[in-house]
Amino acid sequence: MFSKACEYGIKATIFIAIKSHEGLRVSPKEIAKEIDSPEAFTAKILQALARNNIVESIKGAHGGFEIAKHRIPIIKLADIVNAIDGDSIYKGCGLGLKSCDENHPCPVHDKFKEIRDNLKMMLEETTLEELAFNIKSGSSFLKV
Amino acid sequence: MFSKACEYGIKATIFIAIKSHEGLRVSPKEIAKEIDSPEAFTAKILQALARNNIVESIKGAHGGFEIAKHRIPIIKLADIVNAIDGDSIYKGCGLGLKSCDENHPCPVHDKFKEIRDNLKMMLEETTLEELAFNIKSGSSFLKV
DNA sequence: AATAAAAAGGATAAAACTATCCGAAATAAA
DNA sequence: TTTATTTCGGATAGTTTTATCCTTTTTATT
Repeated sequence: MFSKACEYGIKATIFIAIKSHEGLRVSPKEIAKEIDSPEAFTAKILQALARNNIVESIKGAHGGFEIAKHRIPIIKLADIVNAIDGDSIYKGCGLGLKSCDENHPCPVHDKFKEIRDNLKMMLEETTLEELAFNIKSGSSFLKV
Repeated sequence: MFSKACEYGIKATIFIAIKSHEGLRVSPKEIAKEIDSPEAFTAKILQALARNNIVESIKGAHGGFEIAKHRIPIIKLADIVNAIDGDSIYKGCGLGLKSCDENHPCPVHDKFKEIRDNLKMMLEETTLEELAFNIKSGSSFLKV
């Protein structure tokens, strides 16, 4: 459903949110260890997240990644997915047709429309806060 | 959402169904032209569809691909997707965790469950006949 | 039996995605 | 100002997906 990069990106962002909530910055190394991902690749993804203003990167000694507390409830799952995989997952035709729409639908257009719309809604409604809170409360997990 | 191979596979199967309904066999060349896909790659996908008993391949002169008429209403979109992409699209964790389930959910598990279940239902309920009929009736399209 | 048509399948190439490495730039602290 | 730390960004590999080419096998027709 999502690219590997996007999966890592989501997990990384959740972890950064949890740590930021505790007032801590984290390094790519810590993140990769926590979410069980390749470190250098994760660092690249963090760059993309920073460029897209999902996370903040602080260079130099005592630097790292963080998310301003007040932004945690504002950031949506859709923002993360969009930053890494773009919007093709809930735009774009199920059969890859360039010009598929209501007026010129592909054979699966109507069938997919509902699913895509639901997916879009879910991604746009789910906040980073929810995701991070479920981890903190122990009702969900980032690893294994 | 689906791989390119799977998109081609769905389109190809629909086209073969339409032609088979008219009592005609089609070649990879015709199929690729109709669905606007690379010919040789499409031929590989047709092999996979044939191995999975989605379509029938007839070798030799006057050979080609066809689907027995009585099977057109029986074949489900899920069968085609499964033959090419497997079932990872509606199994497997949204974040790629090996051991994600009800008892050990990832942060997006519940959010994704509904979407995946809907997708699964849709794929399992949609028949090849429906898809092909919408094309024939001019209410949907395979190209552009 | 010979020929031609057509799919099968192996080998290979191109592109995209995933992953790694290393020097450059930025920054805090000594 | 020097040093240590840490992200940034370019270069490069490895892997998977997408795509092409060519030979072999199968089968109908002559």
